[in-house]
Amino acid sequence: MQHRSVTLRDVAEHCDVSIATVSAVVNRATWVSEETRQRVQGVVDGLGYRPNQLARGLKTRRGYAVGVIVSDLTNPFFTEIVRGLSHALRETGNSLLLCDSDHQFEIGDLNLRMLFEGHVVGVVLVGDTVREDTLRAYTRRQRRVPVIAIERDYDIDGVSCLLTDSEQGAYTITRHLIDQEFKRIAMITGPHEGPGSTTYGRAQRVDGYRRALREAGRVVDARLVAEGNFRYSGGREAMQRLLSVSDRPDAVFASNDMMALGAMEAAREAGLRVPDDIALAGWDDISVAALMTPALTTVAMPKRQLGAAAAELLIRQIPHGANHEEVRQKFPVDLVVRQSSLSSAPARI
Amino acid sequence: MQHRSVTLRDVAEHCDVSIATVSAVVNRATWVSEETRQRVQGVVDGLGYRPNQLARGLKTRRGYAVGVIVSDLTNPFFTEIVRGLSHALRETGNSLLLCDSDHQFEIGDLNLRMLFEGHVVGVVLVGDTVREDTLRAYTRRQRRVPVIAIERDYDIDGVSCLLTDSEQGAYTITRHLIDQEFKRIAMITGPHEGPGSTTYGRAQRVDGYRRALREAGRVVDARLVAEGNFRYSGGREAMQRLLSVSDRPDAVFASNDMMALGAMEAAREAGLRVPDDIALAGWDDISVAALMTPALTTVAMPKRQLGAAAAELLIRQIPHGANHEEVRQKFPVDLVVRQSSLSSAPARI
DNA sequence: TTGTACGCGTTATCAC
DNA sequence: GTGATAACGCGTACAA
Repeated sequence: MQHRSVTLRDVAEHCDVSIATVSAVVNRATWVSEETRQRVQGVVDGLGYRPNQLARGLKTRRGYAVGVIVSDLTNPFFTEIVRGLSHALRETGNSLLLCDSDHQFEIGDLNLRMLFEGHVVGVVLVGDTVREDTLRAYTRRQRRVPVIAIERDYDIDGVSCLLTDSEQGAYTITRHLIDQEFKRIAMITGPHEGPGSTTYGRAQRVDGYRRALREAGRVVDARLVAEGNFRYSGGREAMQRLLSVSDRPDAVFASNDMMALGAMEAAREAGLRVPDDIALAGWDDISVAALMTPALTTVAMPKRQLGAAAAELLIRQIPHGANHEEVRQKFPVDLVVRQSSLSSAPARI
Repeated sequence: MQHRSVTLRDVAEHCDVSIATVSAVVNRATWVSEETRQRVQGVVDGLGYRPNQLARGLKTRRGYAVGVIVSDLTNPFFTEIVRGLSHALRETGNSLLLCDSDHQFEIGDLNLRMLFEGHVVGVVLVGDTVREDTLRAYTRRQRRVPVIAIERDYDIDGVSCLLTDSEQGAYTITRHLIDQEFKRIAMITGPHEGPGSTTYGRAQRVDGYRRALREAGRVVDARLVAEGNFRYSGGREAMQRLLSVSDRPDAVFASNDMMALGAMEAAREAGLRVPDDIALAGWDDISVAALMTPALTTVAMPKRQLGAAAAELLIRQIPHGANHEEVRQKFPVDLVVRQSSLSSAPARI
């Protein structure tokens, strides 16, 4: 026997009012008399009435879930943001539709389509697997769905971007390596094309690295800049290339922690000790960075802040059903110095 | 100007048939003539018609998303299962509604309510934050929604359980420590009450540990069994307690990797080297386990298999719109020996 | 302040 | 084979 759920009509009959009144009570309309409001609310609670989100959505032309697309759920950086988002949205009663695009544009585009077709009430993009053109097409047709991108700088009307000051962070961490008196400081960058290449921080981090070196009067050696893919495998391979350079680097700054971990593995495979033979630094401050041996020096991304800001922005915009409030905010990052970058003969500072 | 999306009616007008026919074509009904089918399909593609999931759901009384509740998204064990699920469901066009219950019963119950109210088409439970009573109440009312639990043994009609052979795994890993000639082998268990306590493996792992010790003719010392909470913090604290025991253990088996990491940190804080002063083993084989120094000996959970099995089971049941197929399957686990458990004076085996 | 009636886009049950 | 048409449960003009 299939349990038919309680509907507006059921409640209306039970307290002898019209469904319009019940609807008004449920949706907190102002025009209901306090007396009937109480009576209706009582029956609502008593019967355990819950509005049918599908029917509601059909009428209002909008769903009840917030869509999120991340490029790699196994990267803790994304997980922590999703977790923050998830908890913030629980408070508002919104669900979270999660998509993992697996670093592929095709999947990212597909995900976006699924989300919009599922009539989400808002979208958060973390990572870089949704192409600008695709996003623009959807936002043009669906102006009522606020879109928030994290660490990606879309130039689209109504799309908010939460960024971090990657240039400054990269400058600071490179500067730190210089202060530790490392002589040949290499960098592992994000990918130059394809997914990840348009991450806001990608180019910025290279810029900061270059600025720090120039400022210290050093030459930027192109052979010391290796391309990665923001993943463990890419970090490992990039490190292998760096180590094969004659006059190999004595310090490496990787554009994210996952690549730094891969680089650390490559260093070990080559029989090098970190940091004694080669220093290492990453970016993101994912939780395991502190647990490694040696613990990883890194740039802490304000993950919780980013997640919270995205949630807040979303929650503020959802009621208006419009992406009026276009925000472009830049968050500061913090250098976290740990073992992996400490020179055995520390500089006098 | 708000873009009104293409509806069945639009398509119907364009090719001069009724909406019923279009609906039939879209839903692959058999009774449409090949000729009209092609004509309609052409217009569908041409106009870019996409069925409105909300309207469809309203009619069919079921949604299009699969709900997932995990107890902690920052634990890679859960992440990897979610990721597998996410990819499997993409193939079928189902979305993934994700909830993080943050190790709290109240939130887990809330999550479950949200999912059922959102008219999910199936539910996957990973971890142990949904109480048996709560789940039973919902499944009784909603028989059409298949529910699959991973590593939790619910005794509820229509709820499938995917388990692992934890007793055997715990026996094997304890046996391994015995073979390494460790003398005082301790264990960090899951919580005895509250969230996590009813994880299928919790008691099983203790049983396996005990059996191995008994079989080796050893006495199970109650002071060497410490309670944790399946999290980093709990592992660290449990280890601190174990180290304060007079005649401290020389090997510790933690019920999951997160606790093993916490225990490793505690050992370090106490100035002990792993594995020289104290050996360590975990459970799950989360990705970082291999990256630690020393790399962590652990029991590999078949995460991908579990995720894939859940997805497959779900996909098989969804079309029938019923949880007829109640499955209770037990997966084997594998011992993965790494540095953290190798005695400096290895046993002759 | 409350009730009536229509429409949201779809599926399903009939007649034809 | 195909086409009307009645639900599905809700929000909301508009009437009362």
